[in-house]
Amino acid sequence: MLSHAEEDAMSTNHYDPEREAELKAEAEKYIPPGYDPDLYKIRHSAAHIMAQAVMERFPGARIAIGPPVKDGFYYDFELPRSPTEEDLAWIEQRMKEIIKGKHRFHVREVSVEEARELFEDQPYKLELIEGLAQGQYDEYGNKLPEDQRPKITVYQHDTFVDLCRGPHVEHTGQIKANAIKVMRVAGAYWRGDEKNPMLTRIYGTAWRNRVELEQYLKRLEEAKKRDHRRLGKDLAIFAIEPQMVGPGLVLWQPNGAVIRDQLERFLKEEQIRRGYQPVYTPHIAKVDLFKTSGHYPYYKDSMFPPMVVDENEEYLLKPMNCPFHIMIYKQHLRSYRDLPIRFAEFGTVYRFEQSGEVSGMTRVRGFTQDDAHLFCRPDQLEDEFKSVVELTLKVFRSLGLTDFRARVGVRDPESDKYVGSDDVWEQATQAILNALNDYDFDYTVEEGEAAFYGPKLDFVVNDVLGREWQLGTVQVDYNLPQRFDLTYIGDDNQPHRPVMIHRAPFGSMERFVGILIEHLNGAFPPWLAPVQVVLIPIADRHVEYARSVAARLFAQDIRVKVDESASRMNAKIRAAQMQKIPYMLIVGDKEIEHEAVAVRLRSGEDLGAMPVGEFEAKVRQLVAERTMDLW
RNA sequence: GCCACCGUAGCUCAGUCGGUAGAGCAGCUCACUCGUAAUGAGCAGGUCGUCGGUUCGAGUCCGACCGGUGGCUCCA
Repeated sequence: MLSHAEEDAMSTNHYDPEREAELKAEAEKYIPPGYDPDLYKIRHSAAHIMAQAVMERFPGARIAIGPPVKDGFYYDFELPRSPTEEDLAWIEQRMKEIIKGKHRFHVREVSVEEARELFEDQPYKLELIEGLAQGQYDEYGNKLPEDQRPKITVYQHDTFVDLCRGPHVEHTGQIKANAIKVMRVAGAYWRGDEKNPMLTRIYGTAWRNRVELEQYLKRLEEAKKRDHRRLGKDLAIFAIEPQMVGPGLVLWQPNGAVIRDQLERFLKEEQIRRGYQPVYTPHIAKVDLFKTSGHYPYYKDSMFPPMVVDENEEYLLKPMNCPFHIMIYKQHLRSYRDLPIRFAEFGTVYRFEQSGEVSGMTRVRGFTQDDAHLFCRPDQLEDEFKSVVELTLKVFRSLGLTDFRARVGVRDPESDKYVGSDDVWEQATQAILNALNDYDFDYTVEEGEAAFYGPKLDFVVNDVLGREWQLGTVQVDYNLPQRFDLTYIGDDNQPHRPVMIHRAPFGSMERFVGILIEHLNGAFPPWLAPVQVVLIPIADRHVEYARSVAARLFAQDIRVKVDESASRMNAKIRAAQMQKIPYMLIVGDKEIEHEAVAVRLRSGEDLGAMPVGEFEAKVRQLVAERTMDLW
């Protein structure tokens, strides 16, 4: 093993500790806001160490990039073959050895020429160097602002030299060998473009110490238990039969149907109050409808193939509801006095998602949007938009989903997949941004996240595995009214073009319920719980009384069951707990005597005996209020 | 669609060297009649994802396909 002095000497021909300190200090600015600086450096350095180990295991491997990510890091390689479990174990072991060598990380600035020379066998690095040389891209291939010309720096530890902007730990010994783990391999396209070759991405994780690593692994285990696919099965909420029914096609079991129905009722009430009119439309329509809307040419690939009735008659499963609602709008001549018109429908749509993408309830091929389309005059747009945002916020908050992210999706200027003129897009985007000024939640503006007909405001929530899902969405659309030639007659007796808002507070019932399952860990509030109350008779002689109490509650629209199984009381309680039923009513001799029930909450709290009427009134009240509270 | 891994009872999983499939839970039956998270005994339950190949013989080895999981790309 080399001494530090020897490494220092070897690392560069002109080792300059002062310059190095400067560069390292400068590199600190690359730590993203909100990312723990220590962990960032540990993970970034661990990525280099892993790359060294991989190069030793696969001599001649090509290296791409290796940044820290949430909870860990990865490095992308082009390898002669796919790594096996043994390879990964070897790499992890070797990483631990390198760490124990306490090799120092050295940095120096190099010229473009020297960088090209250093990485002459590394085509991906050369590509990055060219980007740096032109001053347009940083070493991760991200575009840089005009005024920012990057330095080219290389970091070295032990035998491994990498084009890298840093920052890193001082020496490998600052990483704990028992706090790192090689996690898994995945494919990833070079620079995220599917036209490029697919590289092998190796994910790893690194923490400050062993305890933190263990806590992280524990957290992953816990997350799996909360996974809506797991809970959806355990709690009989939904099912998917890929072989018989099809991938991404959801079967709502009775429990799931209760949850969905309650959510739908909630939203319908809110919508009626806000002047929405329910409509119903078919699941299929002629191709012509989607040609007019613009779906057909742009999104043909993500629709199920057409049903051909005969040569001139083809039908498509609808991927969206809007064209149908537009056709309803067109049934009459509309006056400016009629607007806004708001058509609402829980409309089921079908989209042929890529096979690698369907997942549980969150990414499916058939789903029901809580859709509505608002047709309004331009002067009404802002108020309508805000009213929709407020409805969405109300829906989220009343379900405890406060941890959302707001995203304004605008066009990707380099893509041609959008319909409509530039100024119309600009107009729509401004309308959204203006309206948002009045709210206190933060939002980000992201290119390429728009709908094909207009920009949108999305409410994005994480699942238990940290993946983001778009739930509620509000979209401003000047394009479809034009394509369908929608008009209303203004006070000047002339036809005018209405503006449309597409909106879905839940997004889709499938995805929303999937995410809700995870957020609530399957423990639904009383108003949503598939079974609200279970009667637990202590012995067989108490069954009859339990039934009579159940009948009384049932008559008050409370969803109630009697556990008449031959199990002991403790087993019945356990079963009810595992089904996350909010209320367990234990009835024995004492309760029968006093027309009472002994109330146990899902939380484990024992409220003792109370008159049936008292319990009934309390539950009815909690359900009517649609509160998250158990008692 | 691409890369990797995976597919055995309703669920979670075991199955050695290729010799003809097993446990726990759930279910059913019986006994027990119990006071706040698992009573006991018995019974039943499988075309080992599908198709093909190798072999005297395949859950096990090989191939194709279908599907799932994690990523990537995509996402109206």
